[in-house]
Amino acid sequence: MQILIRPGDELPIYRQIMSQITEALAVGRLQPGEKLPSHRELAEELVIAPLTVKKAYDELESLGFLETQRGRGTFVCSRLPKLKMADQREQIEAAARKLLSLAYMVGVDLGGVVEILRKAEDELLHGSHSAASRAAG
Amino acid sequence: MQILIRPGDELPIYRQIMSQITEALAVGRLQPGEKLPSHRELAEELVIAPLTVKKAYDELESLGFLETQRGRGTFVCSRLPKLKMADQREQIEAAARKLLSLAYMVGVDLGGVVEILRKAEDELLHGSHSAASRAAG
Amino acid sequence: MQILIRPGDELPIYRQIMSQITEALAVGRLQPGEKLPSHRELAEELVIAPLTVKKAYDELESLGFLETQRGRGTFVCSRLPKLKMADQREQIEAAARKLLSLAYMVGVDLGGVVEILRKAEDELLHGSHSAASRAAG
Amino acid sequence: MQILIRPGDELPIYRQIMSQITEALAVGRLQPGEKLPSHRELAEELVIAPLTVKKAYDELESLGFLETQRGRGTFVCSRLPKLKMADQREQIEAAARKLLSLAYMVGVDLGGVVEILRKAEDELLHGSHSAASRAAG
DNA sequence: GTGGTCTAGACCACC
DNA sequence: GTGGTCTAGACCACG
Repeated sequence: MQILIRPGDELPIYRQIMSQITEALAVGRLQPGEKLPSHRELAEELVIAPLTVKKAYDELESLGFLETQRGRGTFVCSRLPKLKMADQREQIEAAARKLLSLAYMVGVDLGGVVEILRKAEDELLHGSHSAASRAAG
Repeated sequence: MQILIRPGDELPIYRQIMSQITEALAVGRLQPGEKLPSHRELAEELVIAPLTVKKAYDELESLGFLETQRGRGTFVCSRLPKLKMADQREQIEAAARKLLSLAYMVGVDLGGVVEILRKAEDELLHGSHSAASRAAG
Repeated sequence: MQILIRPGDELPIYRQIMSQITEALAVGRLQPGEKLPSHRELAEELVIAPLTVKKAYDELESLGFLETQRGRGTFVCSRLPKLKMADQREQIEAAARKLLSLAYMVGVDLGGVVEILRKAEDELLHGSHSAASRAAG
Repeated sequence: MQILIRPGDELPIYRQIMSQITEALAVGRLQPGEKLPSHRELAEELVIAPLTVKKAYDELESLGFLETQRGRGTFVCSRLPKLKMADQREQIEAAARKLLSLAYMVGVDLGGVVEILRKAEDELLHGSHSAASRAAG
């Protein structure tokens, strides 16, 4: 469960945990049915308050990504949820706009962006070359 | 100025304003030296408190995008700031990772993502076909 | 925190707070990593509006002197920022010119100025012999 | 009347004018009895509003540095005023503290500060090697 | 408890 | 007219 926390970050800690878990899910580094560390365990590992990890787990559970089995632990759901179509489109478009704006501001064109995406894909799929940057999502 | 506010959004109002202004800058819809509406004016137009717009302007000023001249108004900086190379890379890579993760989760592959980017580019450059979604960035 | 506010001063209150904090930093009275009082607490102590203290903290944060952690508080950055060399020189030279001009106007020569500096140094390092004058910087 | 205006500066324009005139007075570049350009003239030269120059002149007049003779123009007073002792001390001490804090923050000690003062003195007395930096005071 | 955001009002300084 | 500062309140999110 390689998770990296940046305490002072703009993104709240529990959100950092959530987005890193969903990234791992999207990419297949976490498999359906797989068991996660207990929130206390993970909290100790990350040196943060247990409640904070629990909040991340709870949110992910209410979104349908995780499920907890009393006394056994927390697991990745076997059937991952599909977001509502409207939300999907909107979120992806927003992310696309943001990426484009950033690129434009540095003078990178669409071709360059695609190049960057290729590298990011490679990184996401085959391990974490730059662990530090993983907390940024 | 064509800014669209979504009151209940997760992103705070002043952030929505900031990101829409920086998007406009990146894309050239706002030109260096151009005068922005006064924060009071824009606040009235958006039906929000003047201080909220002012906060957005202030942040953009401290980031080097805008500059204010007492008694005259707020303007786009003539020389836009260059981010430090490290920050640039990290920000763009984070945005790329986020876009990819979202796409993966919906079963869209890199080709599909590029398609989405093309549409987003078109939207950013020429008018606002889906004005509502522009506030999400 | 020993901060002294002069309500009617030409320098705005939040600026008075900022300059007294940066002075404390320069001189070592505030150490890297140290926790500052919450903006509400300090506001109550100084008998001013909480937002006013917050503005001072916010500015110092965007300048890289302080960092805040949601729910935990505001802290002195562990690594204080280095100004760009050009800015450094210019700021120091401007301060030197101002000091000299003031001295000249009163008929104090360089020797006298050095004498004044010695006293100021002593004051900054060890207690606040003239607390009232400390708000002027 | 070499005056340099920095439009976006934190210091209001009329204050920039005032401080550059008083600096010139302190250093002797402007002599008692000397005639200043009319506020309209100077305004045109500096490309700013005449009212702004007038305000600077008015303030300096009410402080006793300048005097206007109806129909003849504005002149440096023959007997320059002495500030009140309390104000003097306070202003000079504040300037000293500010200079010291800046120096400390860059790792310059009292010896280095004296060195800087020597250079500044030389510059002030013998013409303006760096005209740009003169607007900072 | 902490900081983060927003409101509605006020008064001032500047140009 | 512009921006700059300050107040007194409110509600939310975070740890």
